[in-house]
Amino acid sequence: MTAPRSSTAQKSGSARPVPRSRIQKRNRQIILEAALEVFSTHGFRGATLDQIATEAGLSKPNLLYYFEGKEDIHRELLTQLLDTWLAPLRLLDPEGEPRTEIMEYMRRKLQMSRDYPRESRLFANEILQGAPRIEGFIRNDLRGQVDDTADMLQRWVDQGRIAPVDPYHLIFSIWALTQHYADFAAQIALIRGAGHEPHDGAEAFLEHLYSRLLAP
Amino acid sequence: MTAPRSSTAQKSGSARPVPRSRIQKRNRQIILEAALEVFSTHGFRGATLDQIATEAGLSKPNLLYYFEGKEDIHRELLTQLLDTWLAPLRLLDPEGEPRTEIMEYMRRKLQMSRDYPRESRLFANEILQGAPRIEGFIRNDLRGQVDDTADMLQRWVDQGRIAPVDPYHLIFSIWALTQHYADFAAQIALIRGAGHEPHDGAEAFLEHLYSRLLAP
DNA sequence: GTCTATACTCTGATAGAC
DNA sequence: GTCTATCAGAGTATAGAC
Repeated sequence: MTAPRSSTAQKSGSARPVPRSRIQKRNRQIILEAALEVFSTHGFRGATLDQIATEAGLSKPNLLYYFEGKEDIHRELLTQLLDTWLAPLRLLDPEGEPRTEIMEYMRRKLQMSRDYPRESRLFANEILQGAPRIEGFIRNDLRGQVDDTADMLQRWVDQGRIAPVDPYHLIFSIWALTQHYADFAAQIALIRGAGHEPHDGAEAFLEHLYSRLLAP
Repeated sequence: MTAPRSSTAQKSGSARPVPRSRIQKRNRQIILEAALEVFSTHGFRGATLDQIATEAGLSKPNLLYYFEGKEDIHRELLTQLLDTWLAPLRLLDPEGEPRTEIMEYMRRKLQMSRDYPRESRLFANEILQGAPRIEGFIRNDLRGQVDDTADMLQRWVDQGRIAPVDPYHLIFSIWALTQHYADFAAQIALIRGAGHEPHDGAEAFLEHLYSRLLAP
């Protein structure tokens, strides 16, 4: 209730006008859901508005009534994603028990890759292309968080509370191992066959791996 | 010198006619090199013939003098790549010392991701998109190799020569960890800054990780 | 708010001169 | 073998009726 809703000045300034009605919010959400499906599998250029419109059950011009263009839809998806992306890193508690904290971070990342595989692939697509649209985020937001986390991990190493490991590579390894099950799910499914989900057994394996690695 | 070069029957049969002259081979190679650069960063749809032509220093129609079309260039790149992709797996020796064999497989994969990062990203792009063009290869060639390797690893586990681990996840973990340094190089570079190469320290870390994991 | 029709740009591919 | 010119189709975006 901080901003007056009846104001006619919604277009002033450089910020995007906020959607107002309930139906607008709902349709934007439907479009974003469809766009996530399409962008995450085909990449930005590979995706077409036709595909997104069909997936959303709307007409192409109707999409462009809710968003300024293809780029706008994509940017909105990425923005939402990056918020979520930093969250697990922030949950690491410097006061907690080191191995428990790292293990829970790993589990949260694995769960994200299981519950939100499309978001993971959307992110992977961006990085593969050289991170043109999220370079700023990585350099300014992610990097700082990673540096802080690495410092914390190094302190734990120095205190002898976990085995000596390079903290950056430890973080990268968690990203690589957890995201792999989402990003390369197609390959895993083809190799393991129809009987398995890509993530089957992953948690047990990763727990085993990291408890072996981190035991002082 | 096994095939007569003067034959006029080069177009017979369903196989692609083999390029003959030295300059043809050379130009095809130049085009493939340029195409690898472009396809690996932008994906199949994101890449344009214009980009590839510029990168190769040739005109667009000249590209299409050497290849039948965009798909043809891409297919040729993938075919070459997949050959290389299976090689390290085949080098695993069932008669060798288990931990040495696995460690060397990991090192070979890491070296491939360092020496051929574009090939790794080309492959990653295909898998991210659901492996539409290499489904057959994965199902028919890669899967069999992986099953055989997993059997071998399981025997080593049963004999107590390596610690008990799920052999499929062990293989996946090596893929994930080694390819990550090529596929996510842009992210790693932005986080670690200009002073580091993405692969710096990776080998030491992975050796440490796998010797801890596999010690019986 | 939603649709049909359409404008305009980009891109893969071809024709044909040299 | 290589180039300029150009076509045909796909794809983003807009106009305007309803």
